[in-house]
Amino acid sequence: MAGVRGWQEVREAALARIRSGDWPAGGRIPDEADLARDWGCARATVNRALRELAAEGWLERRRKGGTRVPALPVRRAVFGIAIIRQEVEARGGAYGYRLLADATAPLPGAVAAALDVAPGAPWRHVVALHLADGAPYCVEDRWLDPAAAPAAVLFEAQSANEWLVRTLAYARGSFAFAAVAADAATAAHLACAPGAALLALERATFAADGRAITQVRLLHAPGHRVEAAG
Amino acid sequence: MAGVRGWQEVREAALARIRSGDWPAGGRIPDEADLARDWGCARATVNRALRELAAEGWLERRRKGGTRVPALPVRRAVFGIAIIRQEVEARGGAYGYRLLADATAPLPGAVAAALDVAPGAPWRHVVALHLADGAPYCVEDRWLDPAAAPAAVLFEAQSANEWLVRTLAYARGSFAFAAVAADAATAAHLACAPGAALLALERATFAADGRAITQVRLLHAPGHRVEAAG
DNA sequence: AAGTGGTCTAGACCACAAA
DNA sequence: TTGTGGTCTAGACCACTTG
Repeated sequence: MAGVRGWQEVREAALARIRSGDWPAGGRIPDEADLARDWGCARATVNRALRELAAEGWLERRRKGGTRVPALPVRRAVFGIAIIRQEVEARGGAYGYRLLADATAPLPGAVAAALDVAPGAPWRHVVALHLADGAPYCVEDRWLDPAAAPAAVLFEAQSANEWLVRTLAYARGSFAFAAVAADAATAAHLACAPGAALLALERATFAADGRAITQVRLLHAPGHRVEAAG
Repeated sequence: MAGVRGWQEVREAALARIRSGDWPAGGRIPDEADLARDWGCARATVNRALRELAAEGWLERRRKGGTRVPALPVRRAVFGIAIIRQEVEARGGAYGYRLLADATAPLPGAVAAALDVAPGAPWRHVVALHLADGAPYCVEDRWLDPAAAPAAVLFEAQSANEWLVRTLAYARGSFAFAAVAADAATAAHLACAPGAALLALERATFAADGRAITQVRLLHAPGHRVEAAG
């Protein structure tokens, strides 16, 4: 059982035992020290491999409780969230951008609730269109705390998406996917039929002190898919 | 600059430097050996912390090239993909299940292309409805290689979703999100209007030898959201 | 050619949770 | 109480890639 050379090989060996049923679902596997002896490597190497498998959902680990193969594994899928320009260029398209609206307006109740802010507060509402090879790619519908984005910052040439990532890139946030029907204005911008099914990516961003900075809904053109490594 | 106690504290210290601009975007940061000396810990501890930050998208690392703060970070969002029953129960609902159709039919071209299988091959087509508290939760529209799922396996009481996860849980796969309009049959099952925007989660699963096993499209009831930790 | 991250090792101590 | 994973250390060698 020796001959295992690195943590990635240990990972593969462990995964093979899970898949083969050698380590049955719901059961406990040997502890790290035993596996290290069997595989002829250091315990730290086994630890690294099993830690990775646990992070991927293949194993569950507990101090004193040992390591188990979950009866019903919860796999994890990872999505990369980039700037829209990067996304378009990564798909091989030429990026374009057009500002559609930029005004101060009362914060809608639904957005306020998600951000835990008083509804009706005057926030900055920015709507913009992102294009790939001249065709509509997605509509960015954003609400911004005016305290975080002074009116002097214009989004004519640079999108709010990009300005925010550059300026306060490193903040907490949440993501969600949903499907929404295109309203008349959005349909016009995306050159699709009103009521068309659009993939929406919603994102809320908070400052270190917990106060909301911005909420954005990206409405993608019909047919758009977001893929993940499984 | 000493007094850092573990890799998580090193991680926080490094993140603080990124956020404060002390390590500017696009720039290179000191190498592991220097940081270990500054923070008074072992190089392996610094390595662990920076490796985690790189996995989250905060840093980019290259041998010989050093570690850099990306100019435009690509953040990563992680979604947990569980069994539908678990998903419903996790939301606090009572789970229900109903098989709608189970027949052999020629594999549609679009599915065949995604799976790299000959179109028109006779595959098993299973359609089922999952319910939460008696209300439609999602429609499962699945194509199965008959070699992987013998006709003797019935999906009357147990969903194909659950059977597959239990039986060949540990296979490679891919995920994608999309938005689709409800067709007449789906609308009837989900008790929504035809044409309603539905969030679709598509998943393809492959055996270890690379052959396709199954493709499934989960069409969720209108308003459904899938959230991720950002 | 040489610098930097990637990883392994052997030993140690700690923290948590199960028995 | 005690077993198991979580982590740290110091040193070492390797692999990639840049200059």
